[in-house]
Amino acid sequence: MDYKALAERLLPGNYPDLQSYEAKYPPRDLPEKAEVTRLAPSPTGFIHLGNLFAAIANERVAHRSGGILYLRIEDTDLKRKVDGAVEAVKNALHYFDIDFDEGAEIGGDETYGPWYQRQRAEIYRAFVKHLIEEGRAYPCFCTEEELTALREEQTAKKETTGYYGKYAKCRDLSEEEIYRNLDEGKPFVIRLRSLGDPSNKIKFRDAVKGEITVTENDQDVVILKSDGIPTYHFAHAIDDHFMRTTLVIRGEEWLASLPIHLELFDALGFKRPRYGHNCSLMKQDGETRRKLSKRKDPELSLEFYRKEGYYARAVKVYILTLLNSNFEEWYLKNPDADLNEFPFKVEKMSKSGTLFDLDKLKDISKNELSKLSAEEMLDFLKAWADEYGTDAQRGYFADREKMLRVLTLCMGIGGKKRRKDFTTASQAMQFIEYFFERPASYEDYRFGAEERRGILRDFLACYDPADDAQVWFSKLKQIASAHGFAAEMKDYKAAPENFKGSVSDVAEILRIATTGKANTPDLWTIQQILGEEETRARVGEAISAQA
RNA sequence: GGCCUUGUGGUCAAGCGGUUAAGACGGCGCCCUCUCACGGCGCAAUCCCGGGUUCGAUUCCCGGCAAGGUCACCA
Repeated sequence: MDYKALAERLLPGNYPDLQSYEAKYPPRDLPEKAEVTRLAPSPTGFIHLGNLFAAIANERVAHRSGGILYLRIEDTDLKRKVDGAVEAVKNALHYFDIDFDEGAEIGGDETYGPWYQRQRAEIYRAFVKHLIEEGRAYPCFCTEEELTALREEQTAKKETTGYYGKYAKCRDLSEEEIYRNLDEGKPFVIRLRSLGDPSNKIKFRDAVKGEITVTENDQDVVILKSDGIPTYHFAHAIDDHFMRTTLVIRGEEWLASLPIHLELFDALGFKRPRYGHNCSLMKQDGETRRKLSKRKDPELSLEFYRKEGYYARAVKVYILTLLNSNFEEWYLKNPDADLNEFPFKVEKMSKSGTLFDLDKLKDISKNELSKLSAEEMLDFLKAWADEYGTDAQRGYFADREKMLRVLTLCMGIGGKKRRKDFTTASQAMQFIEYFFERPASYEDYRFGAEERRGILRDFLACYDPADDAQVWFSKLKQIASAHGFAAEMKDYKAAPENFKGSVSDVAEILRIATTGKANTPDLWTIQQILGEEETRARVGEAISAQA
């Protein structure tokens, strides 16, 4: 068969000499150990936790080694295109401190672009044409129905599904048949003529999994779709070669198509990049666990963390602990270090699927948040409220000084005795709500209404905002005694039957009256911040509210 | 079903021929304490199973089993 003529018929026109591409995209001039890695999302704009996983790994590897991280957009499937997706991706990643050196809409070195695969159609076609000329690729006229029928037949026979060997109908079409189909104007795709044999097992060194066994590919995969656009597999081979990627860190789900990629690189005569397949994030679902799913699990979406008001660094720290098992230990020793100083290693990446542990994330969040200064915390909360908060919550920040006092005095933020009450900005806002709004309701009161009213009246009678904490508390003790409550906790613990309760119960009544909540930071401090007028008003309100 | 990957406490995991089998989260208990939180101390809980190899296997080999992934003109 005259492959040259066939190639010309299939992909007419003059394409640049293949060597010219090598010259156009020369090997990068980088230090010896430098790694070139990439993120290659499809333009759906949806970046999820799994993506972030791979993203952090790729970013760390590139930048720790003095290499390059670039952004390529895999837009070969039109159905996946969403407007504004690239900006969304960049923003989402920037939030986690991941920035690109070059790539789509980055404005870095453009030597290795274009970064949108649709704009690279010529390169792909030039190489497809070459493969046809060599007899390594051929046109396939099978319809979707035929392929479905084939799959069903194979399934029924319990044979491997797919387009291969004797099932590859168009693989050995005669010249005559091909041209007849072409003359009839039948749509076609271009398939790779695979030379592989699945009974051959190849040893392969994966950067994260180590030594693995790969079965040779024998599928005549589609490399060019009927619209003239390559499939992912083919674009991957071309792009990662000419963009001079040295290491591809991607999700484990790609392991299954590794044989295809290996054959493609070989067929094209390209040096293979190194690959590292990272494990996927799992979620417990009843008895079993499964991959986190976009539809079922809101926590997969990065947007979820922004809305809840998770601190970006906390999410990053959590992912780092999953990514490199020795990170946690390192971080314990260097709690204030720049995360980028951690010696990240691909080889240390986890091999097995990890269950997403929200409790762990929460713990990390509390710790990260507790490290902030009051000013930083205020800025963080305000930024969150501006975007996701209620009008009332935004209003809290009108009095910046008061907010700062709330944060420093009550939350201990920036000080030695820091509290760790909340994991997110949204929780924090709810937590400090009572400083800015009067209680809408009171948590479960104990003791009789008459008793409570008496205690609150006594408080009002002796309340003096000039009192320091000691004096204030000693007054509470006096009230306790007067009402048959133990003034000293020791006395109460020794013989609870002698008292109605203790001074802690008196404090609780006053606390609920002031804040609506049974559990808050130091009450004296809270009343100081509220001021005399507001404190009296609230206690008064509580007295009349008690039927 | 074929192929591939993975299997250490509830979770993330260190260890990789001889260990009292680290640590962190969570759980439980105690202390501190006007509540909560913080902090401190402590407890319970693990090497998937069966064969080998070996003086000795969590560690090496083989075989099961289980879980996950994947089998598109989607990436």
